[in-house]
Amino acid sequence: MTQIKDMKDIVALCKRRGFIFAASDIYGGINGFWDFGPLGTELKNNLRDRWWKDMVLCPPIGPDGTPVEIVGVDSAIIQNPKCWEASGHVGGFNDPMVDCKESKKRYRADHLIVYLPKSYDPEMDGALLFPCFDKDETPEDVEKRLKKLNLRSDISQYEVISFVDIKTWAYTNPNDDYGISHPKNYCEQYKIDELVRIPDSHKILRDRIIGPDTKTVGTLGEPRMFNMMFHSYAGAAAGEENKVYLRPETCAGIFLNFKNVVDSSRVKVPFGIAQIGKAFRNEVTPRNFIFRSREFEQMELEWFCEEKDVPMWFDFWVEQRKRFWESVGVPLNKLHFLDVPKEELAHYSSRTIDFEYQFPFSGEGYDELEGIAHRGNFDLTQHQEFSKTKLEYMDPQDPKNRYLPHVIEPSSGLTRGVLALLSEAYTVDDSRPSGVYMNFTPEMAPKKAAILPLTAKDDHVPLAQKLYLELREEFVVDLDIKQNIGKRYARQDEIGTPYCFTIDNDTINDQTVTVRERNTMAQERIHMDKVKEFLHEKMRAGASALKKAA
RNA sequence: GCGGGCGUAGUUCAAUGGUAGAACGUCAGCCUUCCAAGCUGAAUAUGCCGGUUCGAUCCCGGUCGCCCGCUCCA
Repeated sequence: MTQIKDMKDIVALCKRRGFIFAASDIYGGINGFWDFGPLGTELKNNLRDRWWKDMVLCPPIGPDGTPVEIVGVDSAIIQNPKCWEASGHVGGFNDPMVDCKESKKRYRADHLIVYLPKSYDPEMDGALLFPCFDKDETPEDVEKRLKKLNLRSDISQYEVISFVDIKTWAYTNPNDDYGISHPKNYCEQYKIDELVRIPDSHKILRDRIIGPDTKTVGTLGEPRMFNMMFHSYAGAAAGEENKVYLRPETCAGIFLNFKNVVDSSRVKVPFGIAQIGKAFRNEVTPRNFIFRSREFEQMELEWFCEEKDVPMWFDFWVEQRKRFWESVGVPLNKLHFLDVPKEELAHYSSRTIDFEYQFPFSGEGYDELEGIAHRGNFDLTQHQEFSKTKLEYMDPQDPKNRYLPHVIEPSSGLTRGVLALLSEAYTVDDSRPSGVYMNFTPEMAPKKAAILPLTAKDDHVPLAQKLYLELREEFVVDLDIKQNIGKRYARQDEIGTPYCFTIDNDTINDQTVTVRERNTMAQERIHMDKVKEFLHEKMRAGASALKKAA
């Protein structure tokens, strides 16, 4: 039977059962932000804790047969703003964009160039027009289009100016011999004395520009800055001098503490530093539930190693990360491993592999869940330069050998991981009363078990309470007394509780309870004293499957 | 941010220029010895702001949010 998983249904279930709510729901929500409810919080914590355990508490066995060395940090969300200049985010995340009313396209304003005729001849040029092109356009294509637009087709007769500089140019060079020639003519034509007197002179110029994909003038709007980074002001006075940024990724905090960790933690290359935390991006279009939100959580490892060992460690981490996702309930056959093509790699990366999952909204495609990148020693180099602090690592065997280690970065989205777990677990089953159940692994399930007295009368309730109090010391469990047993099973199915322990009359006589398994709905009886052990064994199943694969 | 579609209980849907109904869910009670049974009862909705109108959930504008496409992206 083909299961149709609809994102809408998953979102509805998440709200109905308390996994995830729209942030500020009672105020009508706020785009790009989500709140985790009681069950969502448990689920997220389970995934987070498991990652931390696999990375920091019980890191994997390395190629040499001994466990690799990884330590954790938890850095501030706000750091010295210079840090984001070093990382390239202040430059790279602030792109001026411009929209075209006609072609409905959006362009990077700094990628557009405007062609200005070096001299204006009313006979030849007619109305003064400034055709605009993408900077990567070939001269041949430019000339072709100029001809089509009935303009001079000889490129040498034009000056070229960046679209973003038009405002500056119009205001600052009004009397420039070269700069004024066009606007001056334009002004004469419209009986305007001086360009500088017109408050919106740049706008008038802009009104004569022909967008890259149109034939008409004035369809390009004002360029606007897209600040991908959220900012705030540290201190009471709000001014540029104390402007700070909310981190757009967690990894910077690791690099900033590289030296502190090396100096304080007796780690030796190769080693890793791990961090889990919130990051913030002012996404243009938050979409697809919690997949692209403006506040999200990342789990990142920076693995520091010698350059010569990069290929070995890269493969090692790809393998480890595959096992991780498999063991938390995302089968490898649901993942797509994309060796990012050279031309799409970040400038500092020589190799990146994206783990992509087919989310319900992905259609035939896949969307990124985790990325493993070789970042070279770009980050440490940058921070060393910008901070003027030596970050070189000293080889303990050879104190003369100082170097900036290379980095392999397995970076996964915790928020996206939760969405993958939800999507993967959501299982339509018309044969059962709930119509759907959440097939979480026992380890990831927000509730490990429910304790259900078969009836709310007689002696079932006290026995159930006793079992509940015992179990809750070690597991997240529910005690549910009210309503008929079928309703309660159904409710547990919908929240993905793998086991229900039911107390009935036999329990009073022989201290056995029925275990009802979520996926099969099969039942067996076990002794009350064995329940803890039973659950422990099931919880370990994920971890042992991981070991088996190793 | 642009274009298109949409906004009614917790969920899924009805209805109307004269103040809203259902199903399921939730809660309470009865019943009940294993899968949302049955019976009784209860609570809960026209996203928000403004305009037109005697009167707006319905028409108009704005705003917020959701979905699709563009763009962007962990």
